[in-house]
Amino acid sequence: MNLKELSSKLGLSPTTVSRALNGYPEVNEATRERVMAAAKRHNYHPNTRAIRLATGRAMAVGHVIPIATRHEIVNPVFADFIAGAGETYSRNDYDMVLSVVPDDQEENTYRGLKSKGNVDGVIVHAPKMNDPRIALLRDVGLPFVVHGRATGTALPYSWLDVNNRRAFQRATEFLLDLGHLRIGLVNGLEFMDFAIRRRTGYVDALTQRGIAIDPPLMSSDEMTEVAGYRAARTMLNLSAPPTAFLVASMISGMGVRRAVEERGLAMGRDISVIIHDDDLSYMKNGEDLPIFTATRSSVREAGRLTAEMLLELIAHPDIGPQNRLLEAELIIGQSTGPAPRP
Amino acid sequence: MNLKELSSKLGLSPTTVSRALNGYPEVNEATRERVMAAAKRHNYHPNTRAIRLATGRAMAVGHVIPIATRHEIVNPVFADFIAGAGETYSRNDYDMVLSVVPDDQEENTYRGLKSKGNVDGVIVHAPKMNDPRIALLRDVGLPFVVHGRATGTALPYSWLDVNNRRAFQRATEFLLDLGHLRIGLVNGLEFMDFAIRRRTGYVDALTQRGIAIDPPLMSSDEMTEVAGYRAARTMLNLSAPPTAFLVASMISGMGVRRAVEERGLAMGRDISVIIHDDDLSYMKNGEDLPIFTATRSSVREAGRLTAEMLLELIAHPDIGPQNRLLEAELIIGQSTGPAPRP
DNA sequence: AATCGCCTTCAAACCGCTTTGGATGGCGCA
DNA sequence: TGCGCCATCCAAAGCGGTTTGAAGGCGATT
Repeated sequence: MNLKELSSKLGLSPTTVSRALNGYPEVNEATRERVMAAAKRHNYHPNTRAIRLATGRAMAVGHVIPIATRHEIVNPVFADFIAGAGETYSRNDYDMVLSVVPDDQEENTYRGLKSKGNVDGVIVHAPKMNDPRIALLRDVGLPFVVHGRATGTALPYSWLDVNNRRAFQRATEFLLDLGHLRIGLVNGLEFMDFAIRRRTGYVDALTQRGIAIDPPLMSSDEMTEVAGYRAARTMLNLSAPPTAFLVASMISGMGVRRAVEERGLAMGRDISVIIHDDDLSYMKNGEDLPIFTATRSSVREAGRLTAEMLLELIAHPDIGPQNRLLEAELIIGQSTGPAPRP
Repeated sequence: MNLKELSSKLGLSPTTVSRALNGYPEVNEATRERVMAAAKRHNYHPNTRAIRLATGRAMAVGHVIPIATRHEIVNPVFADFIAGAGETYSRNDYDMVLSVVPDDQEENTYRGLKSKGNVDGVIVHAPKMNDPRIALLRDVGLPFVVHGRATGTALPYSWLDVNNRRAFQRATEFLLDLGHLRIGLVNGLEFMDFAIRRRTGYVDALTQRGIAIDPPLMSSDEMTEVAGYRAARTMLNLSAPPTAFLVASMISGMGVRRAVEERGLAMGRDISVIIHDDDLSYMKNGEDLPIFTATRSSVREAGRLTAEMLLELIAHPDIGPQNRLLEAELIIGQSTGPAPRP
């Protein structure tokens, strides 16, 4: 059942039927109702492909997922972010199209998405320092919103981010207030923007309290269980081991816990641990009482909001760059306590 | 730059240019090369929306992700599966469109996808027992492949699955061979098809060795860290606690480990644990030597293969249902050992 | 009665490609 | 020389909608 069939069945022109269904004013209300009823009765759904060609809009948003050719980590945060963004798209009748491409193909992919007209805009994931994608997308002329920010980028652009610096600064202060003086940082890869900011927060807090930065207490690696374990184990083996850890993610945190317990230490008593909790649905930080003390910010909510921002940008291309900074909350769990007396 | 412009620039008809670019035989090789060169020079990319309308194909595959209105768990396995499937789509110039919808909208979503022509086929995730989606999709006439199977479905349909029953049967036998007689099953939700099959494998192995099934040693819940912890703790509190656990996932396994260590027991010595390892990129089971003994099967590879199967089905609608059963391998890690003598 | 203007409706162009059904011209062959 | 065939190219008709420009009908105005 297509428009032509439906309109001839109704004894109307396709023009009128189309207008009736799309809520245009220049159609008699009685006619509109007749059309609506017939559309429902015949289960008429306009063909998306035709709409897209006719309107010149793709009614779709792209997410490009680069697969690193070296270490093929699929960001675990990704699923929840996508779920959040997807909710927004569904509500607004947009499609979400995912492109999984080798990372050396990312630029081509963006250009292709634009020139082939597959999408009306894109969301940029996991920005790095001086991320080239921002200039690229600006150049290409594809509306975009960055989930995160890219330190070093001069051009204005739209982004939504968590205040990572502040979150880790507060967390560090919290540990300092508990009397911890040697705090190990188990960070993500520090070419990632969020990791840079978290480190800055950590360093700032220590510096403000006049505590010297000790490089062996700062590690940076993939946010996996194994990497977290390894980093924590290495630090615990130092002659002056840390009494607390500040950890980049829930998953890294499980690795840290493994290292701590393997050593016969008790988390929350011998060693304090604070993680950043993305509030992943499959990786809840405990139930009523959190396992880990954590800086928490829902990445799913971030997905919803980022997508909304992008749709706004697509609808009003002239509003200019939008920005939004979310604050993480500090959740007190069982993994922190006063520094043990030496 | 569109086809008309390009063709007039070349002094050729759109027909010929289109044919030249699409490799049709009725065009002079010299002409073809001239066209190809011009297309590259002017950076011509045919408009996807137009191609789709003209050919009647969407060149896209749908993945419907139902968001349970009650417990909003985003399947953690999902990201890797998607990454795998996405690789296949990219290679074949297909788009992957994700629909995140409330689970009571799933049926409507499939019908809409078909009638609006957004996709050429779909992949069905997380099949349940007697899954209604199979009959629905057959009825709707949308090509589909199920990742997993649906016990209780009489109709033939295409699927790709891991031999879950066999994997858990072997794992159970492995534990029995180590002398474990009381083995706790920390299963996923048992309305999920894979969980049913795993349980069957577990039960079969015990039964064949003449060991009675003890219901308190079988649990079924969401595959989260917390649920795993809770299940293991409950079983360890039994008057006759298990000496080994068979666990549905890496994440549940971390919870089990927490419960084990909280009790002052050592994994691999006091308690043996076998998990199922989906080989998630962000959740590797250790590095050279695995943390957990595991039944392993890459869900990412499953994504690749399932997508290939679907594209095959779309290209040749008449080949009929395709099936493929993958075997999981048993990986020996540090988490298993002989049953402690009573 | 003629004109104006509004409310409805419609025919046709258009979006940018594919594909059908010719046309054209050169060449081999009788 | 004439004919048929093949290689090559093209005009035009879709695909299924949206949108522009125009027109018919009718009450109100003059």
